[in-house]
Amino acid sequence: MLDLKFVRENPQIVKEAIALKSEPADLDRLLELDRERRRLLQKTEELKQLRNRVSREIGRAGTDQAAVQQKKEEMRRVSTRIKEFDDGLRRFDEEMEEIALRLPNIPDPAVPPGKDEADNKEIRAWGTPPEFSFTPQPHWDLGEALGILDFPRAGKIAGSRFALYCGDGARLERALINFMLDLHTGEHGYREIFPPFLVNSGSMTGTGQLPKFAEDAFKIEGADYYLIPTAEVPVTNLHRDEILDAAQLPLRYVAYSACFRSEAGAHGRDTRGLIRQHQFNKVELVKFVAPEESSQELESLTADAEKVLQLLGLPYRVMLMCSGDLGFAAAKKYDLEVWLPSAGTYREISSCSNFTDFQARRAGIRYRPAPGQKAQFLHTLNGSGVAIGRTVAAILENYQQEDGSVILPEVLRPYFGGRDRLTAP
RNA sequence: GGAGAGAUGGCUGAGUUGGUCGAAGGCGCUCGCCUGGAAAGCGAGUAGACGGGGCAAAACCUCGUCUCGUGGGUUCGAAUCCCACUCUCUCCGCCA
Repeated sequence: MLDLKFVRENPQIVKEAIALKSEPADLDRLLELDRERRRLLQKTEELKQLRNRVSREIGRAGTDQAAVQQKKEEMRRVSTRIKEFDDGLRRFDEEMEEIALRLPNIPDPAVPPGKDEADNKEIRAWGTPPEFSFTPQPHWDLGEALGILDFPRAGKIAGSRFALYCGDGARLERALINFMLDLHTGEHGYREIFPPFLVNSGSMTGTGQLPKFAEDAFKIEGADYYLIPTAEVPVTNLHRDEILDAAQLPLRYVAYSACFRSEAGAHGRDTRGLIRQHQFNKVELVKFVAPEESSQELESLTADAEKVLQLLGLPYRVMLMCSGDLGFAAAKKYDLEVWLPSAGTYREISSCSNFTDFQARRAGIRYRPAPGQKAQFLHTLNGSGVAIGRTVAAILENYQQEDGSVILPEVLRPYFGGRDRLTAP
C-alpha cells in the first residue's frame, strides 16, 4: 500500500507506476473520494467537538434542570447527525481502501522500463551449461527411471500438479532443505523460523496476496484460513503491527515451508515434471531493514541465494526485472534462473525483491530510528533461497550421466551418508 | 467438545455505584543535575492514527477528532452498562 499523503501529493508518480505495471487502478476516483472524505470529516469533527463540550457542561452543572433538559434534547439531535456522518465516512473509507489496496508499489529508479519478460535485463551469469555426449533426459524421465519420482501415483492420490517423491527422491528433497537451512543459518546469519502453513486473511493482505490475487491461493472452506503460497507470508507477518527498535535491525529470517498455489491461469503450462506444482517446498529468506539499507540488503540477499546455486554447482543467471515484470508489491526484483538442459534454457528458481515500505505499511510494521523519535515504516525484502522442487529438477538434469545415474553435488553427500551418486535400484 | 477467568500505553499494573481518564503507580527508555568516569540519587519528559493551521519541508509546533481486544447497542456523555465475535489462561474430556 502507498501512503495516502504521498498519493495525494504525487499523483503523477503513482499514475506512471500504474501505467508501467499495467495495473487497473482508478487513481482519479481515489483522489476525488479523498477530497470529499476530508470535507465530511471536518464537518463531523466539528459536531463531535460540540457534543463533547456540551456533555462536559451537563456533567458539571446540576441545578438548572430545565436548561440541562434542553441541552440533552439538542445533543440528541446532534448525535443522530453524527451517526449519519460517520456512516458516510465509513462508506468513503471502504471504497478508498478498495482502490488503495490495488495501487502497485513505485518502481525503483534503477528498474528498466519494459512490458514483459523480454525486456528484463541480464545482470550476470555464473557457471557454464554442461555439454552432453548424449541426448539429455528431462528430469521427470530421469526421476521415474531412478524410481525416485512417481507422478502417476501422485495423480491418483491428489491430482495433477502434485509430486510423489520416493526413496532417494524423498531423501534428496530433505537433504536440500537441510543444506539450505544450514547454509543460511550457519554462514549467512539468518534466524530459522518454522511458521504455520495456514494463515488468516489479515496476513495475506499484509504481504499483498489479497485482495488482488485471491484466485491464486487455496482457501479453507468455511474458515478464515489460507494455505500459504510462500513462507514470505507468515514470516513477514511475524512483526505485523509492531514497532521495532532500530538496534534490532536488520532482522534476517530463514524459513522452510511447503507452498501451495492454485496456478489459476496456467492451464497447459509446464504440465510435466516438478516445475509448476500445487504444492512445493521452498526455503525462504526474509529481511526487515531500515529504509536507507534496503538497497544494499537486496544485493546481499540475492548473493545469499546465489551462493546456494554456486555450492550446488548449478549454472544460473541473474535477471533484473523490468517495470512490467516487476509484480505488484516489489520496487525492485532480481530473478535467479537456473539452467535446465532438457529445455535448453534458464528457468526461474529464485525471486529476490525489495518491497520498500509497501508491505510494511499494509502490515503496520514500523521501527523507531532513535529513542524518542517518531516510529516509521521499515523496509521488507524477501527471496527464495531457493525453491526445492526446481532445484531437484536442475540437479537431475545437469548432473545426469549416460547410464541414467545422477552424480550428487559434493555439498549434498554428507546428507547421503557419503554416497556420491543416485542410481536405479 | 464442556466449565470458568481474563484482554488497558514499550512492559507491568490500577481504574467496573458511567462525567476534565488517553488513562494513577512501578519498570524501562530519553534529556539534565551530580561524578575524574560509572553506579546510586535527584529533576523533567515519554502511546498511536487521522484531519485543520504554522513551516519550503519528512521532522517539529499547535488546535481538534478517534483509539483502553474487534464490531455493534444504550446514553447528552462509556475503559467503565448490554449484545455478538476474536484471542489468551485454568480445569475436565478427547487427541499426535
